[in-house]
Amino acid sequence: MKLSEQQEKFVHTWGILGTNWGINKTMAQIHALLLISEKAQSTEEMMETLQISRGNTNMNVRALVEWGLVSKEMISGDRKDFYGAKKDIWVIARQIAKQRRQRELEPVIAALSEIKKDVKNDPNEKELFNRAEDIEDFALKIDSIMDKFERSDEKWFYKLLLKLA
Amino acid sequence: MKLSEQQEKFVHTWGILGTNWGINKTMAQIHALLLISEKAQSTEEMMETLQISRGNTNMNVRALVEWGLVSKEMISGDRKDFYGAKKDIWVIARQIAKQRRQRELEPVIAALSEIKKDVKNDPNEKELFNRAEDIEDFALKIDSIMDKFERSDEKWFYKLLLKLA
DNA sequence: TCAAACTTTCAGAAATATTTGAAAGTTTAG
DNA sequence: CTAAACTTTCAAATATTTCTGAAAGTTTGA
Repeated sequence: MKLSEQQEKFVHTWGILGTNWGINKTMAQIHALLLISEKAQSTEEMMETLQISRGNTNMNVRALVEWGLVSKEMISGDRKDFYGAKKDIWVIARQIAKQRRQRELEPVIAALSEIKKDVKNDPNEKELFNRAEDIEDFALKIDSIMDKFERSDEKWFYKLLLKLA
Repeated sequence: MKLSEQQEKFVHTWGILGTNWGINKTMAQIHALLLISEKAQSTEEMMETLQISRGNTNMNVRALVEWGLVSKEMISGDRKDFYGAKKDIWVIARQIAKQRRQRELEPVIAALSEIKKDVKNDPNEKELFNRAEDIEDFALKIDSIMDKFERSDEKWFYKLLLKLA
């Protein structure tokens, strides 16, 4: 797929922003490409469009599938695998929230809980205990909010916005 | 400052978690160290405790100060600069939210707004326009929530949690 | 069963990000 | 003013992450 100037810009911008977010550039760009493609794309097409290697394409498409942001689609009469992005922003946001909660938040909670247990009764570790407890409490609250968000729908979110107003 | 085994673990864990979050290891470790230190620390002390170079220490302390997570403190009778972390988790969370909004969310909104403008009337760019619009709308909602959070206090957050329940 | 079509893997190469440490810059006490 | 004490800078070194591409693996249709 030959990209128009604006499409190129979208894909390129997404790559840079992804980098700021700690997501690798290729993964972000493939996602961007699939988001603005009407049809599912084959590895071959993505390699061509983004000028990246087969291995890189494969790895990052797989990561996107693991994150639940992209699905493999079968096109009858073709042996290739095609990939399409989920386009509903609420679905995308919930998937990302779910993955980040699992990968970034829950390990924090687990680590803090263990540290707290170890220093609970040590009077020399008061500061450590307090800090661990504060952060754990906060992390648990965020965890619970994300849990709600993951199970929610768009309406829930709108209601929330109104309540906040 | 010689760290106890548990303190070491906290600092080390924070470094790893920071890395997952796209924050550099040293910055996360210095922050962790200051969080569990009763007293403000000098560059010298931090270098010694964390076994890192002077330049690295200076750069990352400066970054933490920029993020509003650490403050320079003067200790009378000493010419050195001392640094202490803000310890209130709500203050920390609000600072981080503020910085991330500014650095990660607002550039997204700006980029999408510009792309939308460029393709508004181009019938070949329907998919791009729709995607940009959806993402921008969502990003603006998150932006507004973060704005509220930044201005809020702990009670506001508790009320929010209750409303969500 | 076979071979063409396609996907996956992974060691090494390339690109990025982080760290060091010495030199330059700044501040302060005397 | 000057020199010691301290901080900052930044080019080069190191470490980490990402990417390539060829080889190995898998699937499918005839």
